[in-house]
Amino acid sequence: MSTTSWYVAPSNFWGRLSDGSRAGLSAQGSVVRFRKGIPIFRAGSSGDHVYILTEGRVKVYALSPLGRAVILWFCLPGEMFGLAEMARGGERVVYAEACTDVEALVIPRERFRGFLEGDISVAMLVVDMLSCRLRGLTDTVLNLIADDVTTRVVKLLLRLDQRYGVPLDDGSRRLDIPLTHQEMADMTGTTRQSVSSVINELKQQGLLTVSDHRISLRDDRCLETLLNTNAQPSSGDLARPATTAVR
Amino acid sequence: MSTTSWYVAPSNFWGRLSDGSRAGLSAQGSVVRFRKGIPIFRAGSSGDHVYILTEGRVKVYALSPLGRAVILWFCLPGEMFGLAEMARGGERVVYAEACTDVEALVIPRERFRGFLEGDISVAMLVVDMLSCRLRGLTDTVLNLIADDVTTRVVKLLLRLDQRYGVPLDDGSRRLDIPLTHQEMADMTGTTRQSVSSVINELKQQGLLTVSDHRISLRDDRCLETLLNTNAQPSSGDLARPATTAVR
DNA sequence: TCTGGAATGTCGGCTGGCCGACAGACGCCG
DNA sequence: CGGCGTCTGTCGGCCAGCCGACATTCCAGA
Repeated sequence: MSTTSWYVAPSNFWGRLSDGSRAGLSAQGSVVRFRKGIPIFRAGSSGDHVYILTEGRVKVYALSPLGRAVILWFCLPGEMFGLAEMARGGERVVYAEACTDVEALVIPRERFRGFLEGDISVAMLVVDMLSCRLRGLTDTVLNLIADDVTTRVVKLLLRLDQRYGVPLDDGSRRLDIPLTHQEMADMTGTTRQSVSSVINELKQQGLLTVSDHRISLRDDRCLETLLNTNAQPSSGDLARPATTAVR
Repeated sequence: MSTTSWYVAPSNFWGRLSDGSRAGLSAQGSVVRFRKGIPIFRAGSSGDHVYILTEGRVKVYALSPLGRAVILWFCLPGEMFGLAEMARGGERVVYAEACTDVEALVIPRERFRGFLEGDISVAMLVVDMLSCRLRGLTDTVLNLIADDVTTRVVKLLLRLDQRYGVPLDDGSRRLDIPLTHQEMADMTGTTRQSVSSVINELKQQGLLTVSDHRISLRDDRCLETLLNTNAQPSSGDLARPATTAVR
């Protein structure tokens, strides 16, 4: 765990920095290790640090008052987390927890901001990162509101494929992250049982296989075809026009 | 509509710029007017401009394949919209539409980025803006997954109050934005009928009144009290611990 | 090899909230 | 003043998906 990970995350913040910027940033904080399963920060704690993950995987999630978990995303090496409170500080609303042994560069919020002010290239990367994340979360919201459970799970699989998918010899793609049905449920706002049944349906249709808590997708784009098969507006309160009513 | 709006939005990007930055930014784009009801951009169009709203109100929303609308937010004077595609460009996923007559500074994405690179103070404001918006969207996601319809509507009212609420003489607060039940439904991922019934319940409990499509809240924090009254975990698949299982 | 905890498969009952339907009410415009 | 389109209130039927309750499988550790 002492050398830099061989794995390069898709939206790789750390890897896109210049050597100088990377060194400068490193000097702003300190490298901290967390054992698998350890909470890195909690909801309610003060959001006065930002984190750059150098090794391992981190789960970022929230807990509702009723104890329901909502997994927002998994942070990969090279990416940052703890950014949402960067502007104003204030209390965290989410938890971050080490899924594996983790190594992260931890920087006080104010020092990070100060550093950005002096290194425009890094600031621009942060802007890009935030803008991408905004876009992604927007998709999530649409997904939650507009889609039924089956669609949500299928879209989750497709998203996971983009992020964790590796091609296998036989043309299928393996999602290289171990997930329980409960976790998938927490990522899609549904229940373990529902995820179970959707996954099994897909399994029976031969669209995926599971081994060692990892899913492999048949790569024929079969899954995508499931998405657009059931689109037809209903017509009770008839379809609203896109324009705002003049009032 | 030719002078700057008297109204200052809560997270006021434009107003927080220095005079110099403001002038510089103005030179990057051009001021465009849109009549009430006119679409400013559509999903599917290329996201190669960003917008700074100087006058009026803009609705940012998406349409699901089934025609269901999802209103993400209303942009107020001084704020920016069209930022989600700033990093990578690509197609918009959302629509923006003028709720009132609108005046906006329209800047090509690349010129905006170029400007940011030369004016760190503006870049920092953009970072702050994005980070706040990220935080807000995160709340929305939690809201959607964890809360039932009544709670979602109540929380919507509280959010609207923060953003549009003005105190009245009698101690109540008026939400200074005209909304139909349909729009509130589209903001909370529910149906017009459900919003109707929730609003009426609240009305009957004396927690709010409506006139001219605008809602007034009794300011006793009565609404907040509704939120924490029903928190008790269920216990089928018993409450999961916050820690990841060791695997 | 045994044992216990976690993960998974599955089923039936229950219900929140969607859907369709329709009846006022409230403007707005000619 | 009359007519039309939009918005609001309300009801009953219906169903996707939640919930509880097992049984089973699959490790990891002793």
